[in-house]
Amino acid sequence: MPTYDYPRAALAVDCVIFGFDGKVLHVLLTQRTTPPFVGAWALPGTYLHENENLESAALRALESKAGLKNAFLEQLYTFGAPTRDPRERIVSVAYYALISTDRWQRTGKPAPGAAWFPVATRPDLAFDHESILTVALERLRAKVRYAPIGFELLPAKFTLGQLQSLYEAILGAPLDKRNFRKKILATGILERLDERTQGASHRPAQFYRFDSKAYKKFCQAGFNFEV
Amino acid sequence: MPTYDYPRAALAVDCVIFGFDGKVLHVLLTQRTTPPFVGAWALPGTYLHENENLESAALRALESKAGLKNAFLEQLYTFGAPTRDPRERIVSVAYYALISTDRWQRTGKPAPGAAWFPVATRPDLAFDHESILTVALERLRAKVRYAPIGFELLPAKFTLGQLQSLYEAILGAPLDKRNFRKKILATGILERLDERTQGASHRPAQFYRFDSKAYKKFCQAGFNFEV
DNA sequence: ACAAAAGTGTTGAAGATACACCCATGA
DNA sequence: TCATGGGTGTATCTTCAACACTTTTGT
Repeated sequence: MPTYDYPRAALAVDCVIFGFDGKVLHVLLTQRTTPPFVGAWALPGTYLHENENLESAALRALESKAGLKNAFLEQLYTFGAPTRDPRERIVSVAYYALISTDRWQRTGKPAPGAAWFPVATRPDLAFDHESILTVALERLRAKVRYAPIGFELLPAKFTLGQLQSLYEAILGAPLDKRNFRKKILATGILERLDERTQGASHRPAQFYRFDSKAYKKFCQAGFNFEV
Repeated sequence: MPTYDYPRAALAVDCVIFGFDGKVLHVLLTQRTTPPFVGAWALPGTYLHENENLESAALRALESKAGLKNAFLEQLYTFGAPTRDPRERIVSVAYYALISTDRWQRTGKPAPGAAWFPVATRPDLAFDHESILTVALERLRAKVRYAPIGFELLPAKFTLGQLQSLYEAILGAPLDKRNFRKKILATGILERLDERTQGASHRPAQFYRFDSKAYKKFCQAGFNFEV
């Protein structure tokens, strides 16, 4: 058993995992089965292993707690208030992840003890996880305005209507349809596919996909997203 | 001596401290006196104490290593690659700080073993501190565009010329004088003082100060800085 | 008188906003 | 035929970029 000259805080990662069902933004939570906060909902997290990168630990939490692989993942902020965990001092490096709708649907029931909640009607969270979620939401809202991370939440092919609904769900405000289309198409980062939606009782919608090559060019050319 | 079931990484904070001398952006570095990297320059940092907030630790590093108090301080990113320190695993929560010119000058010689370097001609840094500095610079450049953090690097009263030089130093690009003045004055966050520069062999410049009340109003009104 | 930075407006281009109707489909 | 979301263009306003000369001071 390892011994140190001074006390050391434990290190953990916690993940704010966002998903989109086409209408509202969801977050994945796990229900606690051990003290403290038994029965309460919390962000999925895990302790950092020896010789493991922070991001690897977050990916591991994503997979083991939520059954999800290969999500967009980005470090958010590190929470280290001495009493944030009543047991002992645990410093948590928070990450946020975006799960595309198709994977979201395939994992309809994610992992035992975990569940998706609409962000707007989530339950109270254990520890300081409310603060973490708040920071994650701010970051998501800020970032979606200048970087195309929204696409991470949609399936590979999607319609402009879905894309707009996603932006509206994240930003919490309605957007003008014509202006939205104009701007998003003007960037050139969308590729129009030869395929349309089927079976809906209204006019079929064109499918598009995100063109990451064009996006790179677009970034080099000076960037400008501002939806 | 504390003993744990599993090995624990040590936790430290490192600070990227920026200062501005009126012409170029500087960063404060300390020279290492103990292995590893003896003699190399590094970012000032310290281990996290028991029951100490992360931000408090960063403030403590600022004061003990650099002799500076009351700086603007913001968490940057957490660096946790398992081999980033050759001795043992140390996870570092990086902060960046902005020091105003007047304090910068008062501390002309900061603390023994520490020195200011122009960012552009800095020496190579120990550990992964190059990466940390790079991330800090990106953050500073990004943030100065939409938040008035630049004022933290200037004395309480300053001229528009100084402000513009600062922005040019951070962004690394010249700005149009008239447009810069127009935009910055249009925000209303500058208060014009009844005082002008003296003793320079050219026309005296008006002093201004940052009006944080007006800034709050400005933020609520919708924010828009984009220099 | 000259050097050096301060200060000051206008114009044209581009981008943002506001806004209303027809289309294709399934029920 | 009706309900539903998909799809389209223009006119106006605001914002951004480009640009050159006069002013004040110290030497």
